Order: sequence, then C-alpha cells, then structure tokens
Amino acid sequence: MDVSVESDTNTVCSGVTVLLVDSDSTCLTIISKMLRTFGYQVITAKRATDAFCVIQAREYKIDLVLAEACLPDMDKYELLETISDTSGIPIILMSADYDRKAVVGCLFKGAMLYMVKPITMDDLKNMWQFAFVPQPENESTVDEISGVEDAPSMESATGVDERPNLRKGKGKRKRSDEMQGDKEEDNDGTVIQKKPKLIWTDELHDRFLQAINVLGIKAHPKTILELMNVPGLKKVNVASHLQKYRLSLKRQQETIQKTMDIGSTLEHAASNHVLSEFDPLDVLLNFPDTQTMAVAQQQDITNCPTQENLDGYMSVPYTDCNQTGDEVTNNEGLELFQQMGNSEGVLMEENDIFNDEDYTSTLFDNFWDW
DNA sequence: TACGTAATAT
DNA sequence: AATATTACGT
Repeated sequence: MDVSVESDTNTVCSGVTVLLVDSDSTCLTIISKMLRTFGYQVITAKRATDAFCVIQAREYKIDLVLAEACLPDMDKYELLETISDTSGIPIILMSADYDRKAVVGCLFKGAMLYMVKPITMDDLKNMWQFAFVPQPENESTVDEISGVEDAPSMESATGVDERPNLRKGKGKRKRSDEMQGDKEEDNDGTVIQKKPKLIWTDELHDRFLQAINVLGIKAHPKTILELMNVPGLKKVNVASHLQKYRLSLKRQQETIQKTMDIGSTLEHAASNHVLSEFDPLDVLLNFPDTQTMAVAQQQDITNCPTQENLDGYMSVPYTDCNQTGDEVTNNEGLELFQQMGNSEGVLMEENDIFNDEDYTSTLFDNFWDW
C-alpha cells in the first residue's frame, strides 16, 4: 500500500455523499470500502434505475455519482442524460475499457470525469472536489427556445437542497429507528438502498392501457413492457400490474352479469304481473343496489390512487432510450405508439383526456388522432 | 422460457 | 391498499 490514509485526509471527504453505481458486486464492495476509507458517505446501487430512484427519492442528498459506464439497464449516455441532466449532480464514470471516443462522448454529455478501471485510491482521493464544480443549468435551454418561463420544480419546495451538501457537525444520517424496510446497512456501514416500489401513476397506467389496446390479444407482460418503453420498468412490474388489471376486469364482468341477472328477474316478475305497475327498466334504474353497481361499472376499474410519486419515471426523457434495441415491428399501430411516447418526453397532453367516464376509450381515440 | 394464477409478503 | 414475490402448473 503506497497510499497511506491519514486522519486529516479523512476529514476532507467526510461531508461528501457518493452514490456508487456498479452492477458488479465485487467492484461495488471494493470501491465502496475505498471511498469510506477516505470518509465519503457511500450509497450503493446496482442498476442505473436504482440510482435514479435514490436520487428521485431525495432521501439523501447526493453530492456525487460514481457510476460504472456499462450498466445492464441503461446506456452510459442515457445514464448521463437521465441523472446528470435532471438532477444536476456531478457524475463521474468509470470503466475498464478505454475507448477514447466513448470517453470524450461522455465528457461531452456532461460527465465530470471518466476513470479507467481499476480504480485506485488516488483516483478517489480528490474526487470530492467535483462536488463543488458548478453545474451548468441545462434545463434553461429548452425553455429559452420555447420562451416559456422557468417553471419552479416543485421538489424545491422542500427548501433544502443546496448542493454540495456539507453537513455541519458530524451529522449522522437517519438511524435505524427511521428505517422501515426500504433501507439497510451492511456490515461496513455502507448504506444500501433497496429498490423502491414502483408506483403506477395515472400516466404510467395510461401508457399501460394504451399498450394493451394496441396489442389486443397479444398483450403479455413482455410485449407490454416493450411497447410501454419506460426506462426502469421491469417485466415483473408489468406482470404484477397486469394480474391486478385482469382481476379487476373479471370483477367488472361479474358485476355486469349480476346486474343483468337482476334485470332479467325483474323483467320476469313484471311479465308475471307481480310488479306489473313498474316498468322493469325503470325499476332497474331506480333500484338502489343495481344503480350503484351500474355506476361502479362505469368507473375506471383500475384507477390507481394518484400519489406524489416518482415523477422520475415519467419525466425521464424518452428520446433515445431505445439503445437497448427494441425490436421494431411492422405494425403501424406500434410505430405510432412509439412515436407518440417518444415525441416529447411527455406521455400525453394533460388536458381533459382523463375524465372519469370511459377514459380508456377516450385515450384510445386520442391515440389514433395523434 | 414465458405465462397465468393464487397465495403470501412487504 | 398497492405492489412485489413466490410457488406451481401450463
């Protein structure tokens, strides 16, 4: 060991929180240890999407992202776009392969530094300084063009985020009394963030519905996933949601069946002059239970509660997120669908598409009108 | 291997 | 309550 770590070197980095992203467990462990040796606070993630979730969750103030350039779930340029551009957190990339073009490309895309593995202690020693390099405001470029004024991003309402986050005093992070399952700490004391649950926002769910509409009978988890084309969304997410969706469909059908049964009995009774003075249809409409059922059936059966959630998932720019190579289908509908999702990084106009009554079909109409 | 379903866990 | 995970049969 030619690098000796002195105690005063420790203090230099001790306020800097690094989000370490590497799919390789060994790298993750080693680099994490090295970082902690210098006094960095380390949060680890194995996938780009996990890292993104950590950042979006804003539970920790990340000063620096140190990420392996080759991650299984995201291309390095996409990683830079999604994380660096949206959060403004400085990103340092690392990789074993040293392709000059790639390095320059990453720098051009906003990376602070591209380090070639293996990472040495020296590589990490001064890395904290990047947390203090002012980041360009890249959100303004779009707004300047469109002439729209800066919309205050609402998460600044927390009023805290001033990066870099050098804690005064030796501020310990939240301790175990506040940890309820989504976090844990390994034997090193390295904080490991478990992947947060996916929240099916209205937008996400709409996209899901659209995919199902387009696919029709071929709507299976895999195909839906591909068609939705949402970074970070996994097949299991879709499968789980699909299961729930189908269950609710089934319940809906049963409800309809019940109403029809009641209707027919009433009709039957009326024809037997038991209730001859009532118009069966009228009875049906005014019969409290059946009415509720009819109303219930009109509503969107799958309306997930709106929550303040990972705007992350939907605010991710969709453009260029198909490096993972979606198979292009010849289906016209599919192409339309893709275009639509990729057009603006916005899924759908926020107008009054989403009203209660049968907004599925409204959406679908809108889809074809696109 | 992917899928669907039910049961169960978080 | 919503979502994730697991087990198991297809």
